[in-house]
Amino acid sequence: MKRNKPKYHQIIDAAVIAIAENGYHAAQVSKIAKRAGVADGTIYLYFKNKEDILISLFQEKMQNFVENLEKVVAGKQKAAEKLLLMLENHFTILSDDRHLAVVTQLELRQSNKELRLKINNVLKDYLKLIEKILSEGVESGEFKSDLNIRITRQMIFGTIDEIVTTWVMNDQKYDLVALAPTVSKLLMSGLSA
Amino acid sequence: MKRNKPKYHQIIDAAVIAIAENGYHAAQVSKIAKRAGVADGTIYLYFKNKEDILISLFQEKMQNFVENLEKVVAGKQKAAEKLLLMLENHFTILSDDRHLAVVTQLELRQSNKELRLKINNVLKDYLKLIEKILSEGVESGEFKSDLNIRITRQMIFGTIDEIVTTWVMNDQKYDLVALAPTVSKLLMSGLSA
Amino acid sequence: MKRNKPKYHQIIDAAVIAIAENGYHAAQVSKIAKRAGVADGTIYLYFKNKEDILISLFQEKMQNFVENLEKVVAGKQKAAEKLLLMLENHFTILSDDRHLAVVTQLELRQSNKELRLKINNVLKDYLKLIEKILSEGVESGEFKSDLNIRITRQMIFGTIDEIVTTWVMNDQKYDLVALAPTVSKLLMSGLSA
Amino acid sequence: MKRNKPKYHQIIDAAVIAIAENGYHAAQVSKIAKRAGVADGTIYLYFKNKEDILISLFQEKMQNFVENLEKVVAGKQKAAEKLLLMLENHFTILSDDRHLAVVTQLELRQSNKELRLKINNVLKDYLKLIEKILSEGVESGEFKSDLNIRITRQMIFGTIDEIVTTWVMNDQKYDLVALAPTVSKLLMSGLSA
DNA sequence: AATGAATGAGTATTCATTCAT
DNA sequence: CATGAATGAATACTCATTCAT
Repeated sequence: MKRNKPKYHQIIDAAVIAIAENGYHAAQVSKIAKRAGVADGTIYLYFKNKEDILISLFQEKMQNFVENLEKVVAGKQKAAEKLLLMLENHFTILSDDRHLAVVTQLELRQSNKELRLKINNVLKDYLKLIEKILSEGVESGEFKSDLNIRITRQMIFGTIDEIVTTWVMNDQKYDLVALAPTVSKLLMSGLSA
Repeated sequence: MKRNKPKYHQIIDAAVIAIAENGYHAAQVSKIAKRAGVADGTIYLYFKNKEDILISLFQEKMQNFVENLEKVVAGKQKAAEKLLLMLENHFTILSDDRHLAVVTQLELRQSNKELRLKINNVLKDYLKLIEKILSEGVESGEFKSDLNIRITRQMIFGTIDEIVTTWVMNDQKYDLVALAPTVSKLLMSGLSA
Repeated sequence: MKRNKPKYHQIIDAAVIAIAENGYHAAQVSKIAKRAGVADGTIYLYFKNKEDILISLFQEKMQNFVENLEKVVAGKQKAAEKLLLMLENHFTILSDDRHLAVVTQLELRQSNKELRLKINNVLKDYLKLIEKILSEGVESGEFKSDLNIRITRQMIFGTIDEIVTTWVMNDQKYDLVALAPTVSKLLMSGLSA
Repeated sequence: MKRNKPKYHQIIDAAVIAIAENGYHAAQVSKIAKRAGVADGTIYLYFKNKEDILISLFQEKMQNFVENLEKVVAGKQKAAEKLLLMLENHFTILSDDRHLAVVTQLELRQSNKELRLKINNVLKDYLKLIEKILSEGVESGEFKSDLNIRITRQMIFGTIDEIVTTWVMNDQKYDLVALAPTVSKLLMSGLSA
């Protein structure tokens, strides 16, 4: 299995940094190889092509993301609490890895439609987790009984994504994690007075 | 003034269709010119370069968007009503122009950081309009008095954007406009039972 | 006759300045037209094409050059004196028109082989004048009786050209005309002690 | 070191022929590559860009030129003899490589001012060699004691250049090398009877 | 005579991928 | 396993010239 060998991760980590520093289009395979300390050709022993590096990168990072999240929310009873933890967790991970934040929020979106569909596929586990929290909240009576799960999930994910992107575009210069309670309350009770 | 001449709009309309059909990167200048019924060189009498076509395209469409919206909400008293109208309006415009929807939600995002900053600049008027509706709602007592305007605006815009993108990614196969009341209620009163 | 109308000369003078200031390749027809105060299309009422402007320019200036020279040397008896006057005259004309010097010594040489052949054709009268002075000098016994006229003419013209070009390349920062006696003596009596 | 690899010279030799046959502007990189038997992209492993091919070409050939010349004149005592050998050598090299003659006398001059400055820089060693011969001749008493070295060098180089260019423009149809003694005598003792 | 909007041919360079060693 | 030299497809933009007004 390729992904257990050290060079696999060397290359993925090199890709994150190369993309964050140079931008999506300027991150040539040769630059990634150089930064990973391998020859250009070696990349192709571990990845099918350049796109495969990017998908693998996203998969690898997102897997940690979701696994981590599942553990965190597992111990909690209330759906509202789970939601807050999810927000905090999401914001924390990206706050802690500035390169990764730039890559996921800005650079990877420059990829073509096809690649973005594959990336969305990787996101599915995360989206399912959101929907699971929502369903549980409805069942427990915490959330509205007529909640449109799909639309609500889109609201939550869209809100998170826009907030993180704005933060990255503003050079990550304020405390993202500190926003979690505000966002959570807003999602829970809406604008209405 | 270039933008009052018919060819200016011919080229922009051709660009929308060419990009929607071929994708951002495959939409060569020569294809756009052919579809617009002009010579390649003529493009450069109206636009500085290829990037300028895209920015102008976005500007042109977004201007209509915001102007239209301002008229629509002008006659309304309640902030909640304005919010709903805004959603309906946004969804309707993109529902009515399938090509434009693909271009704004998917293709234009493949542009580089620099171009995206310019596009964001064009978006500012729209974001200001959202913030204006929110401020008025707070003042009139309709919305929570401690509403974080900036974060709330990010929630609203993020929600709209994610819902439209999901709809486009699903080949626009369901009725987007019909979702407006659901989304509006959700934003107004949140998840909480 | 086109060349008696004012716009003909306006365009030629505009071309000299445009080429001197922008360089041969950056001197677009539209720039020349603008500087001449006429429309692009008007150029083509007076000149067949761009190349024709350049040839006409060279012809026009060179004609003055040779006519002037013929008058100057006409009054002189000695071939040596004629040679010196020719040098002084050549250097003076180019010293007095810095733009023309740049155009003839540097910019016009960037033209293709074909155009350069036509320019050489225009030069023929000048070269004939040199040969005439040489022949007269041989006949009068001033110059060596076995002088190879053709080669000597090449030496004289090559020497003048190289000296002027070096002066232009050095930003015309020394007194070119002052060199004439030195050059004349050198051509007359050679290196040999 | 790139210039020790065979492809470096393959490409330079291909460039000389391609330029001589097609002219400077029509000598596309792809044509040079094809003639050199390499892919277009390979050119860029050995040269920074097209201009770099031309400068390297000139450098490479001129280096041989000067080195060769230095050896030839080293064994000689008299400055006059060195001058004659220099002429013969210069004429012989260009007579022996018709393509190179066309390229250096006609095609390379069509390059822009910037490139020509770089080419002039390469020429400096040759010009220094001429000046060295002149200085030695003055010191030994062979040449005039008040010789203006700089102007004399310009005369010699201008003469050589004009004679070679005329020969190339006349399709190299007479014996260039045979002219060397005539030119040498002319430079040595001038026109004067 | 004069205009100037429109035309459209032409080319250097990059970089993901391969494959002989 | 690893290398890295070699490959070659793909595209925006300029500007001399035309011609309807």
